Amino acid sequence: MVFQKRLDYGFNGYQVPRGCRSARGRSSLKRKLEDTQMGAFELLATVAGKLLQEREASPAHSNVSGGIGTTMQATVGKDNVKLEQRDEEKPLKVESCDQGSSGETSLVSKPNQNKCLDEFSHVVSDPASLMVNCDKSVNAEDRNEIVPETCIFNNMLELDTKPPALVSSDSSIGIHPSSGPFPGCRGNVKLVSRDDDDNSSGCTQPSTTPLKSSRTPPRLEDRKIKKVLESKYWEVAPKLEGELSNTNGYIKPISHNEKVFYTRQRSLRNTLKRRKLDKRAVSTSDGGVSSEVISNSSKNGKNGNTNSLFSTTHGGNGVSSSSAAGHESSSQSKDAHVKLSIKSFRVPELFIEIPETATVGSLKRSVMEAVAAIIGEGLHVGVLYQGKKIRDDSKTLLQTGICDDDKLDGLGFALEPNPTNGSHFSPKDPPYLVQSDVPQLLTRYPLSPGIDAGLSDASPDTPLTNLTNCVESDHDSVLSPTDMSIDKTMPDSRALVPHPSMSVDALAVVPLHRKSRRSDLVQRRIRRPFSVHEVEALVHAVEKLGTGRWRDVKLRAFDNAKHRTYVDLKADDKTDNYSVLEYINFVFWGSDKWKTLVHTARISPQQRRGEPVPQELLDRVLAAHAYWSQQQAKQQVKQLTGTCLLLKT
DNA sequence: CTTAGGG
DNA sequence: CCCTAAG
Repeated sequence: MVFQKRLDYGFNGYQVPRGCRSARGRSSLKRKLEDTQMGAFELLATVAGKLLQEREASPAHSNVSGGIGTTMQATVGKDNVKLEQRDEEKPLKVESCDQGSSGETSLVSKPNQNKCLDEFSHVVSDPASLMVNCDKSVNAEDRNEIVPETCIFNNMLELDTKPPALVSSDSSIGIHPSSGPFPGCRGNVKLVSRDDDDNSSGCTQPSTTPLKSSRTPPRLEDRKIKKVLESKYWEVAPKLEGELSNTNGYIKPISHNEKVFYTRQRSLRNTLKRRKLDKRAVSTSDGGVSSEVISNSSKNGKNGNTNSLFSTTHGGNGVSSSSAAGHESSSQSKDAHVKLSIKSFRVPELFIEIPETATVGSLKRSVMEAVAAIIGEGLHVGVLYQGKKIRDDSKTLLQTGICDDDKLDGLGFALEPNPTNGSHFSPKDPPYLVQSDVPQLLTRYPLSPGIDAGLSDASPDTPLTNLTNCVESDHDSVLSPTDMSIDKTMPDSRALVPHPSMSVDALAVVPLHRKSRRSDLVQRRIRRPFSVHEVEALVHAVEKLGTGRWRDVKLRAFDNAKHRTYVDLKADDKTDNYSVLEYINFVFWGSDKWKTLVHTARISPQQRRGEPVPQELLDRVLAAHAYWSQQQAKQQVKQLTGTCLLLKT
């Protein structure tokens, strides 16, 4: 049997909140999304945080986030924000081969197994939270149907805040040979595999969903989104007996009270921009460990598989959907079984780092091992109900109220690190260490506290920690002095670098930051601080030509200096709003000289760094800047009045 | 290719 | 210094 598993994002229909609709916000968002260094997940997570806050502020909105159990839908489309990926995504498929004892996986879409991993780095390093999702591509269609204006943020937020509870599965979803079923799992859930293309009934249909979304044709933008999202998927089609299959599953409602547990995973595929990254890493984004549950009220059998799981969620009102169908079932008592659809589980963060020289084959193996390791480590399922974690395993569903259909939406599951194994998620104790035949040792940077928190505490008690940490962690920095000089972005990188002092042939699979960096191959220009002489020339040229004709300025002042491009000289108005990073950056690199100069001229001498620029020059800078700014303003006024006149006549 | 901005 | 969207 072949499971099509997919690692999915942990988002659900989500529409960009107001605050994110500005042009600036969009372009920035876009940029970030396109930049593999920041995945949609993080971005949205950020937005999500705001959303949540808003929600809290005005309870009236609380129901907007209904539907638990949707697949993410990043609706950032519309307007200028086209989150399309530029390169045709090549479905990076990783499938496990049952032939051979190694359980090696193979990248299907890539013909050359020995290809340099560079090509995939952006894929694996993508931050998208590897949320295992059991949806099928077919459903993708449904997923696009987002009810406009509805902010649905199920997965992350909802889960974290609310939850659900209960999971069961007696089947062995075990991953690698050594791993067994999740501890604590019980119940009448059956684990089954099913065909890939089976579009499924399984995942489809929770009960009556008031959502009309499923009927509405997907909008264009949404498709784009879909594409984007899907582009990040990485298809995994494990054939091995137990590999990743349990990461995520669905419980499909069947006619009798039996649930089928599907597993499907989707993962990162080629992402947005093709980019060379220097490190490759496999990561599940946010260390989060949450899940969603969709209640199914198919007790009366007739609607057993009629509704789409996705549609419920989409509408974002899983709440209503469940309640609608819920009543009748709740009336039946006793032997009634509670039917749940676990839409997805988020797997804990997983990072893999392997040398560039490693083969694709070893990459696959590593990923496999990492997954196996993490699961084998002993994850357990946490049950959340109505926002509370249910710790007492002995309680019956009845007692906890979980059997109440119209409340099933308050049920949630979360994969959590095994309590007895907490240390595995500590920064000091690498969670997953995988041996590999790749002869290079990589050291890892400490896990950021944020990530840590996400891993070790994904409980509902800390709703946003995952998100915020996830985002914030991007700014954490642990840098290597070596890389620092090469790449300024290194600071927030958690990439592993080969550690010379260590030998061994171990391949560390550790939590590291998801972002990968630009390839070393694409080296940045070397830093060439402007000399006082150059500054003088620049100032002189600007005085003459003004700020705006940088090409001319360049020609005049640095005609024979080919390392000075006009871009390096341009001015900037917001010079006094530099962030620390920017400032340091500018000072360090001495670029965009005019921008820097203006800034420098405005700050106190003590704050200046680098080769001191004569005050006289700085004064000229300010003067010239002021003068030309004024000129520009005049120009604009002129133009404006001009157009006004034109309009009048 | 330039310009203009944002990072 | 880098990256890009617009012109």
